Amino acid sequence: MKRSQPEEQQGAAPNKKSKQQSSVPTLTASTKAAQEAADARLARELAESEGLVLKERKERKRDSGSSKSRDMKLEKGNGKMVQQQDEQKPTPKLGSEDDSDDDLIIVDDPPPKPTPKKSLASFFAPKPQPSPKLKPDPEQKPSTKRRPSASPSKPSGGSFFATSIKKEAKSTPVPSTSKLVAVKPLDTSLYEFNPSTDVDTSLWPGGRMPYSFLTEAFVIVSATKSRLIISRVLTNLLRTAIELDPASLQAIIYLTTNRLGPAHEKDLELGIGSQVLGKAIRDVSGLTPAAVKALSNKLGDAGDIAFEAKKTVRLLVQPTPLVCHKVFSTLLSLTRLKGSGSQDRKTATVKQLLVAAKGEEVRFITRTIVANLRIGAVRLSLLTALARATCLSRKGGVGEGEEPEDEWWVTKAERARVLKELSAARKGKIKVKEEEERRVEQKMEKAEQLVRKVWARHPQYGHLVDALLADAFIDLETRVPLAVGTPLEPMLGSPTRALTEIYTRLGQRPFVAEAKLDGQRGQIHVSTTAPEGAEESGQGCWYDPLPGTEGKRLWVRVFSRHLLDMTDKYPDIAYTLSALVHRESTSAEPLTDFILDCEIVAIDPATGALKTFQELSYRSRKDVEMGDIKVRVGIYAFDLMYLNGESLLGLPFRRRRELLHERFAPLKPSDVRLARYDLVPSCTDNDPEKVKEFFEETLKMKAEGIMVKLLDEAEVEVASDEEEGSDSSGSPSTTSTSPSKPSMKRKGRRKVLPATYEPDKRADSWLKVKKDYLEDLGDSLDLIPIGAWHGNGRKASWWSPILLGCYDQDTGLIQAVCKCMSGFTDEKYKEINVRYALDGENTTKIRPSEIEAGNLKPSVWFVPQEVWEIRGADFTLSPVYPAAQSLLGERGVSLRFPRFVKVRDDKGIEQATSSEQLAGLYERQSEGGGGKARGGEE
DNA sequence: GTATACGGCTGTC
DNA sequence: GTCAGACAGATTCGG
DNA sequence: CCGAATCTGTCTGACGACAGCCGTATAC
Repeated sequence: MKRSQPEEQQGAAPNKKSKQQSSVPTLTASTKAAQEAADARLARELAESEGLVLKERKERKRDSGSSKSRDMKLEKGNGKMVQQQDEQKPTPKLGSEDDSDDDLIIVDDPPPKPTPKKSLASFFAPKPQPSPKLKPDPEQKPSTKRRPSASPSKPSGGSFFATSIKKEAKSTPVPSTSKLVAVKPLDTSLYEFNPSTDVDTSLWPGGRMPYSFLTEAFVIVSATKSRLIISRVLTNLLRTAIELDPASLQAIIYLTTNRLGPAHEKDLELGIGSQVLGKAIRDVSGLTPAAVKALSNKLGDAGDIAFEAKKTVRLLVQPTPLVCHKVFSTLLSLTRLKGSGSQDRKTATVKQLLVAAKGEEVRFITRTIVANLRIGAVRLSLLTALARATCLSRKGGVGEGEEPEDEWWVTKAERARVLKELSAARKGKIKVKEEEERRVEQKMEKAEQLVRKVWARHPQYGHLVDALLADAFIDLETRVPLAVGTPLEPMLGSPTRALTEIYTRLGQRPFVAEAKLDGQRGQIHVSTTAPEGAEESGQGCWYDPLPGTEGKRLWVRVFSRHLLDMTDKYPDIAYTLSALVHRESTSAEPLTDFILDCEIVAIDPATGALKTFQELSYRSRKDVEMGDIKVRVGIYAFDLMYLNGESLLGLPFRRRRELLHERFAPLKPSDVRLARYDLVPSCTDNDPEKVKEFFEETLKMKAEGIMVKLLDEAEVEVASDEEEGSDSSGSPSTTSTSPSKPSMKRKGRRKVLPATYEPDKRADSWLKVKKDYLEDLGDSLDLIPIGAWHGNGRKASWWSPILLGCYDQDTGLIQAVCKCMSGFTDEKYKEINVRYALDGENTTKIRPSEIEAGNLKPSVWFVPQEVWEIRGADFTLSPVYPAAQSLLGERGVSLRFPRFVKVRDDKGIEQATSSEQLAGLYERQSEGGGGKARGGEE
C-alpha cells in the first residue's frame, strides 16, 4: 500500500502527496502495520512473562532485585497451586513491599514504566473510607435507580462497597482491599474528580492499577442503568488510567469491553465456556455439581454463581492482588494453549485466577472469561468515555503542567468554573442556564463524535489509544485513517415492515432496491502492494495467479460482518479478484487498491443459481485449499468504500455505485474453481409497482427480500402518518403549513438523510425489507409449548427459552420443532410463570409420553395444553429436532429465527400445525416458490 | 496406536 | 439473525 | 409560560438453528 491518505479529504482531490506535517506523526500504513506487529509482540511478551509460557522468567527475576523466588513452583503443574493455596498458612503481611508470598501468576512484575507519581495523593487524600456511596450526582437528576432485583445477586440498597468490604474485613484479618478504594468514588462528577489527588495509589502494586479498582468501576456501572452515570464512571476510570497508569490503558479497555484484541486478529479464542468454567468453579469451591446447578438455576449468571460459590471458601492465605494488565495478559495466554492436554492447563489457569480473585473480582473475572460481562456498557459507552477522558486528562501534546485552553482540552480552570457555576445555580443565584457547563459539554461531545467516527473507520483500540495518548485529537482522522487491510465497521440497514413504508420514509427521493441475498457479508480488501508489515504479521495473503489463468499478483484480505478475518476461507474469491484486477490493468487507471462490500452466496457452479444459506454453511472455514472446495460461491458486490488510494465514504451512494459499476463489471471466470463475481441484482425504477415486482423476483431467487438505498443526500419529513410522498418530494423547505389535520400530533420534523457510507450506523438511508417481516408473506406456525429452561441474566426468573412442538396427526404425538425466546414481553413471561409454575399441575419433571423431543432435555416439561403463533424466516433441516422426520427421512424440520407472536386461544392442540404441514412447508420452500405458507389455518 | 463418536466452543445468519 | 426494555432527549400537551 | 406526558432514537442484552473445529474419551 502507498502512503496513507487522509480519508474523506473532501472534494476527491485526486492527488494528495502526503501532506502531513512532519510535526504530527501520522499513523501511516507502515507505522500502522509496525504497530500491529508491535502489539502482537507486546502481547506475546506479556504472556510469556506469565506463568504459563514462562521460560526465562527466573533469570529476569534474579536481575531485578525485587523478585520473588517462587515462580518455579508454578512452572510445574499449575493445577497444584490451588491446593497449595488452601494449605499454606503464613499470615500475609500487609503492605510490606514484598507482600506476595504466594505467587499466583498474575502478580508483581516491577512496572515496565516509570511509576506515576503518587505522593500527592497520600497528602491530600483523607483516610480511605470504605463507603463511596452511589449517590445521585449533584448536577443530574437523582435517577440512580438500581436495577430491579430480577438479577438477584445485585446488592439491594445501601452502598455495595460498604457491605462487601465489611464482609471482606470480617473474613480476613487484613482488609487490604479497602486501602485501594478510590478516595472519591468513581461516580464523582467529572468536574470534581481528579485522579492524581483523588485516588489512593499507595497500594497499587508497582504503581499498576489493581484489578480490584477496575472491579469497583464494574460494580457501580452494573448497579445502575443510567447511561449518564455509566459514562461518568467509565470516564473517570479511564482518566485514572491515563494519568496514573497509561501502560495499562489498553488492557483496561479490553477488559471492560470484554474482548482480547481487535476483532480481525486471529486466534483470539479462549475456548472456555460455561461448562468448562462450571467445572473450575466446582473444583475451587468444593461444591457438588448439584449445588452448583441449583445456584445456576437461581442466579442464571456464571459470574454470580462463582461469586456465591466462592463465598463459602476460606483462604488461609490472602492471595496477592490481581493487577489489570496481568489479568489481561493471562487471558491472552490462555488463547495460545492448544493441543493435547490444553484443556486441563486452561482450567488450571482459570482456577488460579478464581482463587486469586477476591469478592467482586470473582464475579467479574468469571464473566470476562465466559465473554459476558453484562455491565450495560460495551463499545459505544466506552468510546465516549475514552473521548471524554482524553479531553479531561489529556497526556499528549502538552508539557507537564501546561494546560492550554483550546477546542479540545478541558482544563482544570474550566472545570473549576463549571463547578462554581453549578453550585451557584443550585443555590438559585444564577438565572442563566449553566453556560459554562454547556460549553464544556459541547467540547466533549465534539470529541465523542470524532472518536466514534475514527473508530468506525479503524476499529482498533490499540491504534486509537496510542494516537490519543500521543497527540490527543489533533489530526486524529489522518493518524488513524481508513486503510486497506484494516476493516471498517459495516453499514447496516434498518428493518422495514412494509413496502409502502419505503415511501413514507424516503418520500419520492430516488433510491435503488437491491436484492438482499441470503449468504454471508464480506468486506474485501485488495491491494497490488500489500500494507507493509502485513506479511510478517500473517494478515491477508498474497495470491499469484493460478497456473494457466490470467491474473495479477494481489494482496487480499476478506472480513466477515463482525470483522473477523476469513481470508483463508475463500481463496477462490482472491483468485477471482486477481483476474478482475488483471482485466482492468489495461484501462486508463488500473486498479491498485480498493475495499468492496459484498454478499458471498453459495451457488450452483453449473447454472449459477443461488443456493441456500444452509448450503453455504457447509463450507470449511480454515485453511481452505483450492483443490478441495466443495461449496462454490459467488461474490455479489453492492458497495465500494475505497478506491485507488482514496476513501469514498463521503461520496453519495449514487457516485459510489457508479464507480462500482464502471470499474467492477461482472466476471465469470473460465476456471470453474474460482468464485463468480457479479453485482448484486438491483432495480432503479422507483415506481411502487415495479418495486413490488422486483421484490417478488428476489424471493424467487431465494433472497430474503430487498435493501432499499437512498441515492443522494436528502432532507425528509419524518412522516406524520399516511401523509407521504405526494407532496413532500420537491422543496424541502415546506415550512409545514401545519400539515392537514390539527389533530395530527406530530407535524413532521425534518431530518437529513445522508447518502454517504456510514460505518457502524443502522442508517435510515438503508432500509431492509425482508419477506418475513411482512404480515402476509412470512411463515407462521401454530405450535404447542412443551417445555422450558431456566433463563439467564435479565431473564433469570423466567422460563426461557421455551420448547415448542407440532402435532403429528398420525401418531398423536407432539414433536419438538424449535426453541423460542424472542417476542415475549415481561408481562407474558409472568403469565407463563404462573401457568407453568414449577410445582404446579401444568409442569412435570419427566417427559410426558406424548412428547417426542430427541435428545433435548429441558429443565421442565409442560403439559401440552395451548397453541401459540410463532413466526420464523425459513425452515431448516435439523439434526436435533424430530419434527416431521418420519416424513422427510433422516432429519427433522426446524425454524430459523423463531419468535413468539401471540397465543391462539381459538385452537386446541389438535389444531396446531401438523407434521405433514411442516414437511409440506419445508418442501415448498426448497422448490423455490415463495408464497404464502401458513399452517393450520382453515 | 489409530479411528470414531461426542461434547463444547465459536461464528454465521 | 430476532426481540423487548430502558434511558435520554425532543416534542407536544395541559393547565 | 412551564412542567408533565409522550414519542423517537439508540443502546444493550438475552437468546434462536446450524455448521465446522478442536480436544477428549472410547472402541478397536
